[in-house]
Amino acid sequence: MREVADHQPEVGYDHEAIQNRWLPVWDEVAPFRSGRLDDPRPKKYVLDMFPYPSGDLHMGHAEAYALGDVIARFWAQKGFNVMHPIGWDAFGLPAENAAIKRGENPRTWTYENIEMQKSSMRRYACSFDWDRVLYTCDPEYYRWNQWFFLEMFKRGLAYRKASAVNWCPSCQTVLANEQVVQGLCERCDNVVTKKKLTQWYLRITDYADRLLDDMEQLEGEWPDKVLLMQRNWIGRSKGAEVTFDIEGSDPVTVYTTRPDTLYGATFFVVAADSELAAKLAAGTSAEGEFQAYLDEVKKSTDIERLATDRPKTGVFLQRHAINPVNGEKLPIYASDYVLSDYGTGAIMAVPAHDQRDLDFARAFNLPVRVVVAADEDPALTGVATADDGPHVNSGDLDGLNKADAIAKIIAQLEAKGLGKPAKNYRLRDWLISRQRYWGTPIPIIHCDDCGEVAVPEDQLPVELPDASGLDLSPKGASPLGAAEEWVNVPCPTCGKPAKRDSDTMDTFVDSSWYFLRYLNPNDSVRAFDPELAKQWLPIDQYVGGVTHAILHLLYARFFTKVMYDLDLVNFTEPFKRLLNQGMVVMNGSAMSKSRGNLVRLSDELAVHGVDAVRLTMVFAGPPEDDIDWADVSPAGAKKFLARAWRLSGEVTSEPGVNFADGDVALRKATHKSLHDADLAVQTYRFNVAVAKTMELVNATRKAIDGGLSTADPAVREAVEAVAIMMSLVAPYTSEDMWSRLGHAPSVALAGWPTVDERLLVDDSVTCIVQIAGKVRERLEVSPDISEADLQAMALAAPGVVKALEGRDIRTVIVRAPKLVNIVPAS
RNA sequence: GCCCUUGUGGCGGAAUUGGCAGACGCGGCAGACUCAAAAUCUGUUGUCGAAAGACGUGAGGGUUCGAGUCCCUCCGAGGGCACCA
Repeated sequence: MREVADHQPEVGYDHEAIQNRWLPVWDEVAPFRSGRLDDPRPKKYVLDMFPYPSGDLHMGHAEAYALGDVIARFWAQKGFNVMHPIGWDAFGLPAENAAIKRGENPRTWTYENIEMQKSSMRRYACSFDWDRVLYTCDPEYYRWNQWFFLEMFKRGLAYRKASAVNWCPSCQTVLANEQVVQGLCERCDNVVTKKKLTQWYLRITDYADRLLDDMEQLEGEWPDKVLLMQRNWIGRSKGAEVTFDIEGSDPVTVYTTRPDTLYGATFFVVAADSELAAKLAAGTSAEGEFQAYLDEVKKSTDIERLATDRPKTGVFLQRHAINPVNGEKLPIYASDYVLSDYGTGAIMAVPAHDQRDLDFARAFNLPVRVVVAADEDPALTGVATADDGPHVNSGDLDGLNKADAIAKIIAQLEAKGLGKPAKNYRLRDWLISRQRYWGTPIPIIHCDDCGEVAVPEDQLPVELPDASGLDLSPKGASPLGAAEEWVNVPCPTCGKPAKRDSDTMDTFVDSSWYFLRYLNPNDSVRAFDPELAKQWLPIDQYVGGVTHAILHLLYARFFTKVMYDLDLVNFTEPFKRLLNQGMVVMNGSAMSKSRGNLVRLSDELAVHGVDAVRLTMVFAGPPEDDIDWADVSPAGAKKFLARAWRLSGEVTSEPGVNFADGDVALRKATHKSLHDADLAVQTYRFNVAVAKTMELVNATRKAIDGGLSTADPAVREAVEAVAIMMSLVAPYTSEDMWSRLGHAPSVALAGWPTVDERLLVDDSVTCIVQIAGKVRERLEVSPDISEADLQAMALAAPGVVKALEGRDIRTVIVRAPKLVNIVPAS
């Protein structure tokens, strides 16, 4: 008879005591130290996106690291040599802003937060290898940012150019295209303006085709959504370049995806803010009007520009372009609906088949000529047609469909030297200069005589000067420029006085290669060891938020390809498999102080314990889905942990008993659970894996309550299996169970039990017998029953006989051993 | 506007290749224990119906012996892109 105390968790299961018992033991056993070179086990590299040290861990971290941990711990149980490192993405604006606000040093603030997060992660039982930790703000880390930058500089992949860049007046720095969302600064949500500046860029557009085409390798391994977003972002389009003569000026080339509609061009547009527009306007009677228009355009913000329902505006430049196919004179307009930094900054306008051109044509009373036959006339409907169809009014293109017409016109233009096939990308080069202090200094010295001079490699790292004494407040120029002693140096080439580049790098540079630094984070002679990279990379499983679907992942993929070209790595894609976890929300919306729906992780941990919080995160649903904390029950999770834990105290056999002697029914339940949970984990259905573990706990409970001896080997086998399965999610509880079962730590290394296939086969199967698709009978049959026998049995079953009374049978579908469907004749 | 994803009990969610819809859990209800409550344990819980049974995976249609699953149309939710020629 069971003692009452067994059902009293407040006496038995005590999460606080269990946590305190095992944390110090793990420090000694260190079950997750990885990467010994002589380790015979196959490798798995499991990587969580590293955190930004902006304070203590929050609920979002708790979810992400719980999920990453399930995967890392699973592969360790399955016998793999798992590398699961962690580090800190420690440069960036929040540290600097916090420093300004409190008059502190960004370094101090950053490292304090890191220490806090580190100790929280340790308590949260993250299975990180604490021997491999990195901080991107460490000079020994960022020196390699500088090294990579110089390697790119040498090859022309890093270059400086002047252009109108995105400028956040609040952050007082430039932003990459990727950091501007709907015309607002991604960080502070202020309106982004344009500013003409000379800045450093990385030539990511050189890699656009490979970034796009290599995604084939990721198909099925990355979320489709992310692949799609990357494809859209790169935005490759195929078309042609066509050269137009200009009356009284030099010829102009345009890019078009629809060269087949060349006969439908009725006007010509150049980007108002392009040099071409200014050149064409110069000396015409339209010059004054053009200047006034340009001034207007420059005043408008991105927000205004992005409004899609904005009426089209522009100025006729009093010039004409000559259509190369028919010699027609096309009036040239300057307008802000044409972008100066895409294609050639000039377009041929085909209003019948392009909505934007049609809108402009209607606003300026320009002719509309249909060249692809359509049911409705765009000039009347106001809707441009983009469908395929026979060409009309198009000379010898008449009658051809779109694909054929495109091929023919390109061939014709090419023969005359007036055009050629062309590709274009939405993707722009990556602007990496930032006018802030807390980042990697750009290792370039500007010399009046020698120009941009690379800092010699033996002088790396270019360390940040001490922040004390510098005014870090945003003022539009880098604070480093005011560090006189730091900024003024002799030119490495000629020795004359010169100045260091005072900008720092975008922090996305730091995170573009950090996964390689983990291999040997203290290597002082190179960024990483190529031999170790061959062994460990690419990353088998990457885990992180979908917020980085474009930025970080695109940049890291770009860096990887550059490293491949530099012969530093032997792979072209860094992350083989990607899991995007969802967010933790509260009552339907993202948690925030201002909303008043913030749930503090530390509170949850104190009340329910680490394991219950982790279990709640994992069990809530599919990992990609958001978790609404209001919908889940950490108390319920704790109840389950206590139930499972209590079982471990009831086992009365000794470790090492022969499981084969145990009760077959319970053994079957155990092996089925192990099998199902294994499959579930591998397919990211962690919640299902947990459910399978719960089923086994329930089955074991029922078996014991039903009279099975607690000394039966099957009971030990079941409870040990529970402990091992639970070790992925609830490390403290399962470690304690393992100990109560008479084993030495750590359960994390116990190994996933081998499933006995014979125990997965049931003695009998429930066969359902349907009549016209409705279940009428259930039969217990042998799993290897023949179809004929099963059909005979089904037809003889009383329920079937009764239901079929007086009806003829049309067909019988037999799917032995699980189903028979009898179809009566009407 | 365009593209993608998604829609299953009161709630979170399960459901190899089309084959017993609702696993597992939360919540609810009933009972045990208790002076009482909490906690815990046991049972029960899709809807309608006393029952037999019928109905049931956003709506409508289709394919099929059989559809949550496949196809078409529509509706709702979430996300991405939004003058990229």
